[in-house]
Amino acid sequence: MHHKTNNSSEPKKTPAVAVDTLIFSVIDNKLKILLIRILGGAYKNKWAIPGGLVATNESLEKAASRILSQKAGVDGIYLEQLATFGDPKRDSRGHSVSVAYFALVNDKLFYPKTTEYYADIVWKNADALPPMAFDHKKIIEYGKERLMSKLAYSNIAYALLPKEFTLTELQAVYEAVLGKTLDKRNFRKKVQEIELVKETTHTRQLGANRPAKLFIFTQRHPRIIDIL
Amino acid sequence: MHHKTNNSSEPKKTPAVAVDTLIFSVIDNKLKILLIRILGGAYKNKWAIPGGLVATNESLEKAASRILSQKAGVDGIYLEQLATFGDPKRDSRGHSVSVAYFALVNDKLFYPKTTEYYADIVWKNADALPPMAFDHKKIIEYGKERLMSKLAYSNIAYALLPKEFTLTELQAVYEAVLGKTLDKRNFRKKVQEIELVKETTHTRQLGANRPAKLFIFTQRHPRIIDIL
DNA sequence: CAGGATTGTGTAATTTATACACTAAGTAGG
DNA sequence: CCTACTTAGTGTATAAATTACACAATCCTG
Repeated sequence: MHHKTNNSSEPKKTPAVAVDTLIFSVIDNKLKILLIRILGGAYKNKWAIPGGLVATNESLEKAASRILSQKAGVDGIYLEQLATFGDPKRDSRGHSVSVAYFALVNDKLFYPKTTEYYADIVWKNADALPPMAFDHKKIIEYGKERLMSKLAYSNIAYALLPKEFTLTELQAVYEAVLGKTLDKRNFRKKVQEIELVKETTHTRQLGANRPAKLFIFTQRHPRIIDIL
Repeated sequence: MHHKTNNSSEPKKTPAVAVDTLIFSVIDNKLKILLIRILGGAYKNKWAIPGGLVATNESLEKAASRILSQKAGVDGIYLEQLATFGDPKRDSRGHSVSVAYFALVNDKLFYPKTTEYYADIVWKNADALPPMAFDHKKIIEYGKERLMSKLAYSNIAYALLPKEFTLTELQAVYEAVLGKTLDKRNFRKKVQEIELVKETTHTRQLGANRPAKLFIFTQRHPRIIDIL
């Protein structure tokens, strides 16, 4: 970036900068995405992921956090940059470049609220999305792929689960994201062998059956490993 | 992105949008990066990677291609988006968001030229870079990691090599990028087993020794595979 | 105390990855 | 012409990782 270097032919006007946030959760063993319905303007009542413009002198991460907090009532989640989308026609109202972020949350620890900014805010199944405004379908498809591959070589699944969980729940998260079933014994062997998780002394019993041991992640910070 | 929806508290002014392009090549068995020296302004004579502002109604890829063509005399190379950098302090002259692209080229097929835009344009060793302007050091570090991991699970090495090449040359590219030596027999076994390359009927002889068979990539388009 | 439901566990077979050293083909120089 | 030099080219044995697969343990309920 060497604009303002007084060289000829630098554009004077550049596109607007926005951020959009793609929030995943696994609920009832299904991969879900948090969608909002737009209140007014050209895209009134269309579905989209939460987003908004970046202010000058505001970092992209800060803008994403601010927008989630202001518009979706969501605070303190870990955001990771996904990619940037800049097709001039992506927004019919004028050229904007959107930096997409993605986040993983556990829906039990997370309370999105409908605000004055949106007509609605709801979890939708990732494999049965309504028609989306802007290029948000593209952003979501790209994000789903990223999530699938990151699950396979990192420990980010921790962000989708509560502190303590059963191995059955962990496996269900993997299966929901990857869209395929996994072998129970091999899965359990692996996650313990690589020290992705470790067992606690606690157990949980839900039905009329053997209680399950509860596990925790050995690290709850992003980390590169090899899982599947 | 739902600005201009007449909601309160949308910023009126957003940062400028720039693109920067990180161009890699392997020359003399060393990983190199194409750097420019800035002509004038606050960063006069500092080293940087080529870049410039994006015009409204211009896509990010088009902006990157245009800038490379105008400023570095380089046309028709494959660009892939790397990441976007938006720290308000990354450019002391004002807040700009830079979408970084990265490209791989074979230096024999590629002719960067010093233009009126830059004081200089040269290949520098990736592991011995001069002090860089802006946050370009960060962009380069990030790009090097991306390159290393992509080499291991995709066929992008094709972009670093000419159409026909020897397996010794291919291995040298892998070794330069990964910064470690590889076993000759295992490497050759692998690249043929997974059909990354196939042999031609041609050979090449450089010194007073046995001529080498020439190989080509089975596909010269980006493709996901597992190599190392 | 029998039946139902979910948790939890081990081993053998296959595939993949690694370590490792010599022969083949050509040129150059005596 | 034949020896020495240089780079190309090849196979096998071992170790490690992945896959496939079935039944016993624990708890509650009726």
